[in-house]
Amino acid sequence: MRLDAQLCFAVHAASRAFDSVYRVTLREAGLTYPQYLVLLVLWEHGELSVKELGQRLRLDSGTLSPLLKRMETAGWVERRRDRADERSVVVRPTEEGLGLRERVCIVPEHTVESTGMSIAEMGELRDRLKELTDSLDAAVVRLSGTGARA
Amino acid sequence: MRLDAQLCFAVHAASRAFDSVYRVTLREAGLTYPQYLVLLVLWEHGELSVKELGQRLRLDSGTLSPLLKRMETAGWVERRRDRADERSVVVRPTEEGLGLRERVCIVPEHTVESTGMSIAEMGELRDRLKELTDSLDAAVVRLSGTGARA
DNA sequence: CACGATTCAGTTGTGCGCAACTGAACAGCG
DNA sequence: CGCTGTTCAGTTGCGCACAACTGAATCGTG
Repeated sequence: MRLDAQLCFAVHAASRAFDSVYRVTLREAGLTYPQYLVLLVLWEHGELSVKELGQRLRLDSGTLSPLLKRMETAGWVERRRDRADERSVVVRPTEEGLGLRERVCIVPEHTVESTGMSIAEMGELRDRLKELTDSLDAAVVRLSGTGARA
Repeated sequence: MRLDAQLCFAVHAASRAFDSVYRVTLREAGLTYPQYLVLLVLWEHGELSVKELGQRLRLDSGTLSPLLKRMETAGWVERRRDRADERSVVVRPTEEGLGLRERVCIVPEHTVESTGMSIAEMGELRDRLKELTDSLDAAVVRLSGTGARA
């Protein structure tokens, strides 16, 4: 198999392997990995609009709307229209959502152990993947941008 | 955000960025990326059981069964029970499935360009990700294996 | 041979992710 | 002010991915 396919496959496999680890460690809290990501961002920023969440997590409203709906049903976040701009919806963690922070505080160390990597290696790999992602994103714009020229 | 979350997020983002590139390049052929992976393996091996496909692609029957069903409907693969072992189902590409190989032959070079990486860098990154995946897989066995001890 | 355990593919249910679209709110410009 | 185009979140439809399960075929052991 060609190298590009191997690399892409390796990225996918690693992604799903990470999912499996988080599935196990987050199972007790009832969280999925994307929901955990949303909480990580909200714990850090307090409250964000759906758009800002999407920019940080690289997700669009088609993914976030139902995801946030489930999290609101579970009682972890609240949503309300921004009175300054009624198009926008502001998401913030509830007391229960803030409380989850304590329940899942052991998750990071489990994950670090699971990687079998040093902190330096993890940082380096993260940076390489960021560069790769940026290159791929730029390529998508080039490839589909030219084709979709109306 | 903690480093492990950053690394995991970077892997996920790269995975989805790759998806986007393949979505564009495979669009004309009507293939999705997982379907393309199945064909890559079948082009190389001629025919494989669902189990063997799953082992190579790291997918279970819950994912492969409907995926192969769609590919059979599209006329790219055939499925038949193995007469030597009626539990097993053998999958092989049809003439049309073999013909797709020519239609998507430009996909790899598009993808290589899109990564913005040298061949050596791609190989190195692939190897690092394989190690990471192996470590994570082992961790899942440890974490859930001990918990599920009946 | 018989019978319990295992190995298969397939089904069901849930959640993520994206394309394409809808409808409401807003911004800019004449 | 009114109209047009844009920016939002949300919905629909589809495909991938996995857990948990079903049912049929096979294997192993007595």
